[in-house]
Amino acid sequence: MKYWLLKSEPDAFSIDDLRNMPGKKDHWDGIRNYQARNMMRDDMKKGDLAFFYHSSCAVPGVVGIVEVVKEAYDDYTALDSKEKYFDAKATPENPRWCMVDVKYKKKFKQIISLQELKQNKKLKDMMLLRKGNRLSIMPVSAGEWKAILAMAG
DNA sequence: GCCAACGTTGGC
DNA sequence: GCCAACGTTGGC
Repeated sequence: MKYWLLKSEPDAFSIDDLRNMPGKKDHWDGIRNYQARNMMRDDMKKGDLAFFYHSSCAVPGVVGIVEVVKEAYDDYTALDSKEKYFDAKATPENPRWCMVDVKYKKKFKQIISLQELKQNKKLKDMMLLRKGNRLSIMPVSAGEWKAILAMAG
């Protein structure tokens, strides 16, 4: 079993939005980066857990936990010109992009802010904290997972 | 809104 | 295959 971190802009889709979905689950669509796609397609398995991270907002940080409940399948939003993440180069034969389904597990009482994450020495090698990192899906080591959970109290 | 750091595109 | 130009992400 692996651990992950999934970024989302809360204005577009927050952890509360996920919790309010039927069955508290939804597809994680809109990944349009090959590195992120490959990790999702090749390494993300049913039962894996992921931190839900709020990005591009007043207080960015980890807000809770979700579980992968369906492994990668075609991201049909790439084929729909009305969709925000429409990709003109995607075809039904080669949709290019994929998505997984995730289910809400828990929301932390308080956000673990990026600022706090940066101050934790155990997380100094974390991919999220590396300069210039923009991946919206990234692996989290077991040690990092544990350290962040400990911060959640 | 600014800007650094990437990723992608396309001409050559 | 190089690389300049452009687009995007995301913290601040």
